[in-house]
Amino acid sequence: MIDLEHKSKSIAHICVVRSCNCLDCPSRWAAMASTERNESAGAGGVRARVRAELTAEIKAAATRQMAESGASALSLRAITRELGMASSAIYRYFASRDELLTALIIDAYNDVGVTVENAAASVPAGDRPGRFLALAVALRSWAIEHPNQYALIYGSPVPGYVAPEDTIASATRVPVVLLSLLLEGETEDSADQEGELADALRGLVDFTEGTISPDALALGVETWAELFGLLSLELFGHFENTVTDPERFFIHAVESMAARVLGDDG
Amino acid sequence: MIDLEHKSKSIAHICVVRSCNCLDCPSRWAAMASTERNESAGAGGVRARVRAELTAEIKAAATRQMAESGASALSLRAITRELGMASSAIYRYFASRDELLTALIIDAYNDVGVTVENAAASVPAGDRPGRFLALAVALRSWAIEHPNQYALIYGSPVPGYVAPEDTIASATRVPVVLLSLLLEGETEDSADQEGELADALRGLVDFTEGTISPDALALGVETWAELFGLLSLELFGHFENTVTDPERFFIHAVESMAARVLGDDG
DNA sequence: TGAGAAACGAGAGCAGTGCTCTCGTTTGTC
DNA sequence: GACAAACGAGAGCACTGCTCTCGTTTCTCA
Repeated sequence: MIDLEHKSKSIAHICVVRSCNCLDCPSRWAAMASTERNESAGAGGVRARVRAELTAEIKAAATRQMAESGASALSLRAITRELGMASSAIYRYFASRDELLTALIIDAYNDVGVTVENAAASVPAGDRPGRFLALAVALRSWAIEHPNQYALIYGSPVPGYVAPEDTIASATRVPVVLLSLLLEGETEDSADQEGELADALRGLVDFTEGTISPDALALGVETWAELFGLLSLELFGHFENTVTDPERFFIHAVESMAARVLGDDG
Repeated sequence: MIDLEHKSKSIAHICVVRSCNCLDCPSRWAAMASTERNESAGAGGVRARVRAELTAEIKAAATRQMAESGASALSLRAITRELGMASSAIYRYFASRDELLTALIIDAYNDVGVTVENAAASVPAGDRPGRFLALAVALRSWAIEHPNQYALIYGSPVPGYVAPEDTIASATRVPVVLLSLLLEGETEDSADQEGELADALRGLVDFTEGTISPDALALGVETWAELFGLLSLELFGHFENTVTDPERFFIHAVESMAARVLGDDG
């Protein structure tokens, strides 16, 4: 597996692979390890280990249940039944249904994140359209294999639910891969940070520390939007009787996006 | 208000305005009047009238409640409380929660449908980029004013819920406006209906009776996807800390799409 | 006009949910 | 070994969608 190279100077903090060792990234990656979050109470004790195991079992049962019936049909009582414990016991591990859902959301973000990272890294760095295609196809495959998890993170948020800080680091993995790929070679020492477009994309402009032109960033966000628009329309049933072969059309659209954003050259 | 002209020959059955009187459209529009669906029992009787009124009141209360707490928090019992009736009485009007939801979905599709149709029709037919911009801005405004209704129809479908036939006619209104606008003047007497792309878009190719090239159709679907991708990313919170001014960026993206799909000319 | 049928509203009830509280037990720590 | 924290189990609360029954109202048709 070939790592995406780390352009610490040209694209600040946009590090695609976990092995990146620039200043800011380690903390970001560390924050993503949601699985290890519940193991903090008691270091190496027996109790801590069985707690971690049960926490994982609960999440596994929840994931299984969600894959069958969707996120909003997820029932804490059904999980406790499956695990043979009292219905009240689950609250020792997750304070509420929302907290379990948040853990599942983080896991889903990380799952699709590593999938996309690996797909991009499996194509030589020089072949940008190839990487883009691999990335997009991997994203779609993941979405189709995990429709309910896709809906959980990219569909309508459950009412009243506000994503906690914990999720944002994991949530950025896919767009970061996408942007870092699309913007390779598009960087400047000091891009124009003024203007309407730069204002509209202020968050992104600051994130990239002004090394990328607002126009290039805008193209990247547009691509991001079309990618998820295609997937959402397909997965949520809006291609019925219209786009008869979504896979073939998806590849066509991805190639068209690649030509538009990356240019026609390899 | 200026009607979009009806190109019965060039774009078969893609009629943008309700006043269209081609062969196939009247039945389509008729099927969209979900409001009148429950009035069929008893023509002009008193009972039928109060039934229609109560049905409308239930839907109004449901819409109000959904606007506050989202679709999955919608409670039949809360509606009956608000209306001062027994909890069981609501089942005389809607056989299940899903049936109420379906009615709300149809209404939402029609609501956004007329909004977009009117916006497109408010710009002279010759100004295609202007129409596209008006259409897109109206679509976004509607989405922002009705976020929960947007999520209801374009977000993740509720688990186990399958859209009944009733919804598809209403659901096609927005894409039909979009496609008919994008494809004006792009028609041919007999476009190539073969090839991979035509196969992938078989449903659309058949719908347009082969008068539009698969390439043009693909561009239209891509635009559709980017439009809804932009809105979904924004409304579902994925632009947080990234696209700081979503409205401004949306307009930029729409103009970029218009230039790409409609060409740079007016 | 009056009888029968259909539609209706209200209430009780069932099975399910998220969540809380209490109580006795187990485990870890000083 | 004492004490506290963590834990599992159970009962219980308020809520949900939905069903069934029963008495009343309304419509229809002879």
